[in-house]
Amino acid sequence: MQKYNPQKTELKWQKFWEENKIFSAIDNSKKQKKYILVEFPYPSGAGLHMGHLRPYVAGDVVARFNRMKGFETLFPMGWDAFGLPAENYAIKMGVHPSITTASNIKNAKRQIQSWGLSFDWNREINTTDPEYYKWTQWLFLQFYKKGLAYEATGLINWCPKDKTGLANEEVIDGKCERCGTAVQKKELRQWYLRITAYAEKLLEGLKNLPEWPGAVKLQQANWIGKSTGAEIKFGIHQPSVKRFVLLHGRGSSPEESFLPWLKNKLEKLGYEVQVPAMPGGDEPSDLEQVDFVKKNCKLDESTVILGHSFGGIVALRLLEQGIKVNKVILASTPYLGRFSDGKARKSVVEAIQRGFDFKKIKAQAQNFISISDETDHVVPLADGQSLAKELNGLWLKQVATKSHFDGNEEPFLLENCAPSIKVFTTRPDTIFGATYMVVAPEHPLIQNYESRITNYDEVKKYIEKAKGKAEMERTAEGKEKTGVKLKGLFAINPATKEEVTVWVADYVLGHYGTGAIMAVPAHDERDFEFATRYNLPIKQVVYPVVNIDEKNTITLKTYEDHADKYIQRTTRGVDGVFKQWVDDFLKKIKKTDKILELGSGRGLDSDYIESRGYKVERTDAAESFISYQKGLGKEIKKLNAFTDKIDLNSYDLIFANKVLLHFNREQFKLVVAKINLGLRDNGIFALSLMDYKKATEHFVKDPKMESLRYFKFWKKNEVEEELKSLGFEIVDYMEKGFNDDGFQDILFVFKKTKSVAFVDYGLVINSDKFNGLKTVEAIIKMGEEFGKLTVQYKLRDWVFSRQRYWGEPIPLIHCEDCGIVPVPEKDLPVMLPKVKKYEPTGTGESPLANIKKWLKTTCPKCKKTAWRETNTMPQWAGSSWYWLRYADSKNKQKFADMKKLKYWQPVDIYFGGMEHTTLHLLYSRFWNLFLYDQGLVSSKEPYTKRHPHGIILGPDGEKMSKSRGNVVNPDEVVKSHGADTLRMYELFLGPHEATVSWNDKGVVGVKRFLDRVWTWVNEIVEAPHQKIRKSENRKPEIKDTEKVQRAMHKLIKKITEDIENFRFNTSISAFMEFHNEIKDEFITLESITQFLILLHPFAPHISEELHQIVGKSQNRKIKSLQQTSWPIFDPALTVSSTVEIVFQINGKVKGKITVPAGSSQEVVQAQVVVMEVVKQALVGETIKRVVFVPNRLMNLVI
RNA sequence: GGGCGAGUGGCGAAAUGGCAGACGCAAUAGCCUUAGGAGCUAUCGAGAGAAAUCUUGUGAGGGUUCGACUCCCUCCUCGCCCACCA
Repeated sequence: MQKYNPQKTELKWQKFWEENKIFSAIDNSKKQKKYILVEFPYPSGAGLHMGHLRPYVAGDVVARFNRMKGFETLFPMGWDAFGLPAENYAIKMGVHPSITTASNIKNAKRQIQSWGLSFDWNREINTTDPEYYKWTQWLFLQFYKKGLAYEATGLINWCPKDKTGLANEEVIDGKCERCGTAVQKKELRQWYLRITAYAEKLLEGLKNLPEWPGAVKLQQANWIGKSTGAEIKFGIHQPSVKRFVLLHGRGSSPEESFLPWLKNKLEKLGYEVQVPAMPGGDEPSDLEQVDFVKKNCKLDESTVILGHSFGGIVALRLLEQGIKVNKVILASTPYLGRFSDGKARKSVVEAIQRGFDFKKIKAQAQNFISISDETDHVVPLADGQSLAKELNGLWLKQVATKSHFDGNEEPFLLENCAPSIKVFTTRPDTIFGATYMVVAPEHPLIQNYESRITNYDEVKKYIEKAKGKAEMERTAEGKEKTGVKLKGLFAINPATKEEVTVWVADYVLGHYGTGAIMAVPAHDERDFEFATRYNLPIKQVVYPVVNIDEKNTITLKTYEDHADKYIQRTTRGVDGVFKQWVDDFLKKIKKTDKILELGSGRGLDSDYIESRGYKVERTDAAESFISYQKGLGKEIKKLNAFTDKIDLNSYDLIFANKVLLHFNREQFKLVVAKINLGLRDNGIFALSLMDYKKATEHFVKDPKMESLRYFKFWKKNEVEEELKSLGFEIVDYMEKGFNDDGFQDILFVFKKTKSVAFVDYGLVINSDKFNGLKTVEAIIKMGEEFGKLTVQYKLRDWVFSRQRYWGEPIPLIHCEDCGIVPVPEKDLPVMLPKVKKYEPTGTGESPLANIKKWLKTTCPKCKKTAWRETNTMPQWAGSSWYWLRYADSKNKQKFADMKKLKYWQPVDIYFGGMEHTTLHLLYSRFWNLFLYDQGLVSSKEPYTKRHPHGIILGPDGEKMSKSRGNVVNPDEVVKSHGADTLRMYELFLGPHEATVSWNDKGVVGVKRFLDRVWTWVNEIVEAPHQKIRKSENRKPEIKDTEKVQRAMHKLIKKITEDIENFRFNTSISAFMEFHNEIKDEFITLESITQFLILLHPFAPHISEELHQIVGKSQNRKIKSLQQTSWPIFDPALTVSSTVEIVFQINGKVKGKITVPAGSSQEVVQAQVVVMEVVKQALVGETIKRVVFVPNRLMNLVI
């Protein structure tokens, strides 16, 4: 027998597989396909590590298994080779990244091959290969052409060390994901991919991925962060404007186009609105109309005139005649006398030809706005522009709802009459409580209203400071909210019509929602904190009611279901224990104090307190709160009704009686919150509670008390914590012994330390006609009334440019005349130029900007000199479509052929790390969905099944890192024990998805197992020529023993099912168990072969070698085990012929008997009852019940 | 603060309603050996006992069940992800 030499055999078989092309997948094969994918690595200088090994080995087991199951199996590999390390190395050493990349790839490939992974290297790809990135660029252009790639200047995450912009997803805890440097905000011109356009599709698509782990789907859903609510506009208060005069156009009337709508809107905002029905019909005279308006309308310096079309001419005439107004808005007003549709309009031309005294007109109003419709079929844009110029006013272009601003609703005109701040809220039901507004520092409003904001310098300073803060600082936990009031600026709450102040504060984020909020301090924790700090008004508009939750269901359901079972509490007198602690407690309060008892109508406690000379008021003396008969929701309602009528602030002490502790957590919170909302700041109240621990025992004996199970039994620390969260602090605490009933009474004295916002659902109050609505209903009703219901996503657009060298150049050209022009397909790829210096400029420009020769090009459209885009793509670009390329990696005409895509797509199983959930996995779904919409790929979702893996920690249980010195190098394990041992031990460590730590000592266990298998097989094969063997039984046999047969089928079943369920760790155990069990049995060489087939996916080399040894002994021609087929098990043989049956008495194990498998209950019972232990136990008892589980157990209940 | 997941020997872990600790590591004893970082045999949760055996035991408490590591409720601890998202 030769010694097992893994290093030698492994090299031999790796060579064999390669030479015989064992792993090549055939496109469009007749066989059914399986596409097994593992995330391709970044080939770093350090080589591949354990983190790579884990998914790769798992993928390899599954791939080899599927090949043997007869599937055409695609298991490809490639290199995600763009990225910073190669570039940083280039900066340091001056070596071109492509050189380092190539040598790193060579090394990584050597490693992978040494692990015996069955990748199809014919399909190898490399993202930095121009043949590959040509298509990355081409795909980018598809996004660009559909308007999903756009350029914008914005505040982006900037890593000062890597000197590049980062995507939102690349910022972890305010630090650069790659280098850990604190991320800054920087204003830069960037390319974005409009992933937000796919937010809903990406979210919806998750529903069609039943084979994805719930955690992954949930994380993506949370990242997309859909929330429903309403967009509501808060008008900006215009102190100098009181009324509007709306002048209709030629041939129109106050009842036409947008006028009725606008009138209504403005009146709702509290303005006076006049819409004169001017005479003249289709051929009006401007002068006649001016006279009419003068006579019928009030015009003064607090009036704004909006003139639509011809009405604009009338407006100007009014001013010309000396009428002073606040502001004039002209919408689609003709001026030049020629019309877009070429039609003649006599009266209009006549009026214009009279000319205007613009000098005089300008003096009559402070502001002029001229608004043009970009789609106007009557008045050309030039008219509006010229008017604005003559009037020295503002010219605004907009697409009207209907051409010539003739729509029934023209929001843009409204916005100019009454400018507003748009907010997004999930709680429109609390709008009556919106007592101020906050805009983010980035909000454009601030700049737009520079002239109105009287403390602009202060505001500006605050904004600068906020910008300078790293994201980390700005969002740091426990950080106090700061802000500055925008003095001189007020907004109008559309519900209350009240003026509210407007603030700028960095607790409002510029990039979420509309960048502005309505602040409802009474019902939002953040607003509450801010309002408290700056002394802003707090108005309660939600009433805490017990039985309404988010889903509008009644919390007390279970409770009420069992209400009829509730027992009446027995009357009992004031016991000694109670007396004692009340006496103790009363020493602390004065006889003159006002005391209120909430809760018990029976008044046990208050009776006693009164008897000691105190005056106690009761909630309701006539009716008992502790009547459990009718359900408990009632009591809370009663309690709330009572506390509504009285001023809780006027009491010095409030007892909230025992009844409170019967409620579950939510109800308890609400009751206390209710008290809290009314309590004065330094009030005290006492809460007497019972600990039911002992009481339960008492009740257990009495079946009538069963319903107590539904009570919440409070513990002291629970109450303490609960009250703390509601803003109370324990002042005193008294606990007494158990009373006769087994109850323990506890007295708590709390002091209110702070008020808190009530953020839960309830009933609407203080909100006019909405009062009494459930908040869930009010959200819809009030959202529709004051704004419109909308959806918001947390997901932000993907910053898709990097200011670095080593990435795919963005294939666009900037031309002075033609703007941005895509590089024509025939000119792709845009190759990365050779440079001398890779150093990023640090100014936000890519190093490519310094290469003048490359930069300068000609415009593909007009052939004039133009400049290339200098930004490169992020590392995620290449991996966003790579699995598609594997299907057709050598295609020169297309990124992939549709027929091949149809055959291979989608990926059946995708192995990878959890850390890519919101990065690569989301990005690539986005690309795939987009390409699907373009008809470029065949499958809507790219991956049918995703299987994430846990990380491998070092032997010390810490994350492997060079600095900790706990890195286990897989190559060294290969060197010392061989790849098969490495693979099997890695799988053996624990469940694939669990975090495990590598134990250096444990490896030998697997090595020993493989050694034993080696010896076992060799001894049997060589037995006829060998004298000394481990066991006399070790020789080739004609027939397996029954034990072997059954063990073999059990093993086939176990291994097959384990691979299908990714439970590799228990597979390894099963092999060991099998070997331990049958190593000294008679076994045939056929069975040994079968064992080797099963072992093959896990330990491919040793299994091939032993298979060859067995084959040679039989003079069989050997082939690779990959070409054999996976065995099928006989279910009948997977169980042993005899089984041990455990017998129990009342669930306690008394012993076991051995019976033939499948024995009936009668047979087993007959044997069990005669057992000595059973006989003894049965003396004087009868068997009440027999539980029999075939082949397993018998339980006698006596 | 929110979400998700996990707690089982000295260690990695198995068992997902039916004998808790399979399998492996470490440890202990013995055999073999010039030797052992090789191999083989046996023991190996804790407590009691010479032993058979008994008791107890899966983070804590409670519940459901003939029977609970497993299901339900409450809590504690740890890990991961997100985090001023209106």
